[in-house]
Amino acid sequence: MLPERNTPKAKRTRQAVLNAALALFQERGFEATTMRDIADRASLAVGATYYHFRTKDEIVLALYGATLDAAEAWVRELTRSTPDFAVRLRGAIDQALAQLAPCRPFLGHLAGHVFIPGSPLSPFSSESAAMRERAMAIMGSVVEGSTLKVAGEFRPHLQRLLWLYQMGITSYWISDRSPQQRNTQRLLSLTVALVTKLFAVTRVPILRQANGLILSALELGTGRLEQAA
Amino acid sequence: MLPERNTPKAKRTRQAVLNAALALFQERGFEATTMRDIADRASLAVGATYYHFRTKDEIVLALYGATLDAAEAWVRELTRSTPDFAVRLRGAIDQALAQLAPCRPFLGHLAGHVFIPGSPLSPFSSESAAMRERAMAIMGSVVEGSTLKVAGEFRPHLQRLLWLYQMGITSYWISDRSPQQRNTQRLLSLTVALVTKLFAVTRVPILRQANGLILSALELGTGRLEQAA
DNA sequence: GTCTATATGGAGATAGAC
DNA sequence: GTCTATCTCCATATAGAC
Repeated sequence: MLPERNTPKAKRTRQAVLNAALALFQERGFEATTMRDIADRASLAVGATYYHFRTKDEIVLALYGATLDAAEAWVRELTRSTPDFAVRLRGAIDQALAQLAPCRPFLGHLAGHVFIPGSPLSPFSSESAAMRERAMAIMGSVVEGSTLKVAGEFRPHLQRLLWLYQMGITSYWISDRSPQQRNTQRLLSLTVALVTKLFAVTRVPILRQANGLILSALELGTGRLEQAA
Repeated sequence: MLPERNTPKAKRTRQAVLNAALALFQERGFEATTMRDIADRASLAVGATYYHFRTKDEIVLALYGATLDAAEAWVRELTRSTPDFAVRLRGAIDQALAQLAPCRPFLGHLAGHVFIPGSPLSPFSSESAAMRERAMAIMGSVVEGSTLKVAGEFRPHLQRLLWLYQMGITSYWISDRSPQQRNTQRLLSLTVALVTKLFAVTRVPILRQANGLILSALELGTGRLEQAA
């Protein structure tokens, strides 16, 4: 991120750029929108836009950051209203998708690494790392104080696992062409139940022997995704 | 893909472009290599390169296609030499990684959609669809006639599941900075065993009740990834 | 069918005005 | 600190030579 421009004027300009970009992305898609288009709509020169956002990708990242703000607020409400893990998980994902809905048509045309912050393939590590941390923290809130049943050894990995699950659902949703994305809704119903049961099953004594194997694999994975660009 | 240029001259030129591109990608990375660089090294004008490959991405795809040729041949050998599922699976993935090894340094800098052919986020559907089909077919050969134990209902989904597994391992490998990518080797050892056990467990009577749920989810997923760009 | 020369339009960089 | 004008370099397109 750029060295935070926090003067009132800079804030206004940043916001103008973000508004212009969002409107244009929705009207004509990401690729079809040029930096000149964005600058024009925001009544700026191209250079001014680059003064506030180093790249076009960084504009997308900033827009994504705004949806995280909303998601964090929503999840605070949600966790207050119910301790039921399945309800919380479903609610958090539903809200995230609703939030992204206006962007769905052009999200598919973004390069994968832009959409999946923290993907190991992502070229801009530091910016997206912050986004990923925030997204994973949201999943932490979903778990914390919930009714979730799971073998204790798995607790440290839940955030990451649920975040990965959310990524998977979201990329399914992006290319879901069923009316109202009903297939995604059905997939959510099925898999939220499945995930909940799967976690519960880690406590069954006979199956517990496999936990060690799973944990080793998870631990190998930990840090990797963190450190990786 | 372009309407197959199959004259001897075209074949020679295509190959020259591919050789030049591969060498340059390895020397200085994907982004740092310009189409002019590639054309120069192949002693061609830029336009000639575009005559044979519509885009820079298509060159990468063609290079990837060549590794699939090798993988197909290798797996034919492998399946002849052993029916053991775990050995076959491990062998197929090891070979694929060995094949890709010279490209590892720059693969991380490719946009995600270039690397993962058939990713739902991929913008060029038809070309990558063919690659994905081939990659999945290889996993089909691994399963066919092997010692794998799994509930019959899952058979139609094995190709896709194993392909996804391979994609996951590969993206881990791309950003694995441990010496000789030993972490990937350890992850493979753990997860190949895990996957094999997981499949076997689908036949345990008490757990079989969950299979319906899992299958419904898998079936929802089927077709989606296919159809999706 | 194969290829060269040249053109176009966009992302991002920069010099300096205010 | 904020922004304008202008520049460079690249992917990709195209007209037409051979």
